[in-house]
Amino acid sequence: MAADNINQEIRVRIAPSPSGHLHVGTARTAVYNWLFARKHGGTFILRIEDTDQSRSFAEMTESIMDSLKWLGLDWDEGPYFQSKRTELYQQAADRLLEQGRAYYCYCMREELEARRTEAMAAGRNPLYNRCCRRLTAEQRAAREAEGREKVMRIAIPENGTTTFEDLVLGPLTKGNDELDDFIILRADWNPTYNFVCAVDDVEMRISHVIRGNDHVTNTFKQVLVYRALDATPPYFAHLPLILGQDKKKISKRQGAVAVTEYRDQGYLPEAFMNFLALLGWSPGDDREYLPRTELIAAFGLERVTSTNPVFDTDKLTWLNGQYIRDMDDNKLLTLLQPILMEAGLATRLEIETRWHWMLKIIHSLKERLHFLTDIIAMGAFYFRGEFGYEEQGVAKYFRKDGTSEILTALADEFAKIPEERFNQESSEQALRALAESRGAKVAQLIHPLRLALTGSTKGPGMFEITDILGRDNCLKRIARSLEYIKTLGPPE
RNA sequence: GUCCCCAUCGUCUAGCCCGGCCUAGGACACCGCCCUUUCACGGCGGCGACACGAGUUCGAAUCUCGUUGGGGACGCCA
Repeated sequence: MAADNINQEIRVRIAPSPSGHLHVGTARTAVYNWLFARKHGGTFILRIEDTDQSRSFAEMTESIMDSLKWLGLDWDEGPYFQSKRTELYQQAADRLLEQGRAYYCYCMREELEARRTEAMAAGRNPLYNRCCRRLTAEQRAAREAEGREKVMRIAIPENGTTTFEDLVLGPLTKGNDELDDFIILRADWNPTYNFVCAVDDVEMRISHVIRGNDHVTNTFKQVLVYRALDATPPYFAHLPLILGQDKKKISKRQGAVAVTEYRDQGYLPEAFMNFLALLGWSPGDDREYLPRTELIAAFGLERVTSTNPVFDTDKLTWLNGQYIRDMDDNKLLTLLQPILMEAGLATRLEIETRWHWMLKIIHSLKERLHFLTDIIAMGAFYFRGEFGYEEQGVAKYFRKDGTSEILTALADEFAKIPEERFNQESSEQALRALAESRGAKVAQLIHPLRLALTGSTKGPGMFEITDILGRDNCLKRIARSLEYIKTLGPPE
């Protein structure tokens, strides 16, 4: 099978419906479409599927576009709004009606619903019985005279089969007796999804329809619309569905499902995109970390998997850490700035005027961050001296005999260093010299010092901390810890 | 219920189309060791899978059938 057909102009689209924020499943679909377009120099189109007025919200369109932009999925055409193209659909529907390829249906909703339920209960496929397709002109006139509500249905061939070639699943066929005359125009004369989707794909000259697996049954219906329209169907590629931890189609129940939520959790768009790309596709070699350009170069529909992947946050988090570590310090700080400001750790002015100092902080924490937001918990001590001391650390280091003496001696040594000469090297030298003179291991000084300076037993290298804090802050914090130690009972 | 799709470590996957190179490879997670002032990073190692049953074949993760399991679709939603 011709997988990536590049003998024609490549035009793909992402067609979200603005009923909610951008869903991770839709985002994944968008990533695949975008990669495919970029790989082949094609066109990536954004089309908003808002034919259902009651479920479409303008603010969701905004949110969806924000999320796409955040992911770096820039579109070349659109957004097109289906709600603004109703004329096109109605013209197409009228044409089908004239050609006898569509007809009016006067069946009532309740009636249809009842038949459907009954059929399913009886173990039959709940298809429309086509009663209105066989209406005589008189019967039709009678119903019109009654003023009955009507919809328009497509008249599909009653015999034969409908087939399409799927680039992921292979050729798929379905007997037309398993399909029915579905509604194309609602009672309010708004067109339905399967109809507009096909009409638009024809009109927009879409070459490849890349979308979720949950659309395979729709595809048969849409192929029928293409035929009715005398149009050639595009290539289809149905992606496996992303499953939640419970192995069900991922939904709100199992946690975050909107791209915005992941953004707010501190995930990087590059990492998120990389992760999404790997959900149902692999480059064929051992690479897992594939930045945008590598993704584009490696991408191909022929390597799309057919098994449904589970959305595994652990791997996403790992990837996020990789991207954070590889990021330029300045860029990282730029991204961290709003987070620091919002957490109240630093003001814009402080960050901008002490940029170099901030860079040191970022650098010291960089390889420890999994999320951008980790900076808050991990870096707070750099900005604030009024922290509590970690309980286990207190037990282990502060309640030990001689700790006060050690810290006092250390403070004395630090105090001897002029503030402007106090840095990583000089502070380390001072501590090491003190340790040696006391016949102690440096670790014996470092552990209590770390606790005194940061409140924690873990964190960046000791002398990165002393350097960043500066002499006076170190002295203040040591003094504060000594006060604290006094309040502790005698060591046991 | 009916129809469709899928089936390799806990998870993402390579291998499958063109059977032998597979004592099934990589990654995440987990565990251990190393590095080391802690944590993290990094390095090394460990744990861990071809759903089951038939068949075809000298030989099957790879081909066929069945079973089981999972997923999806059956709307005047998209």
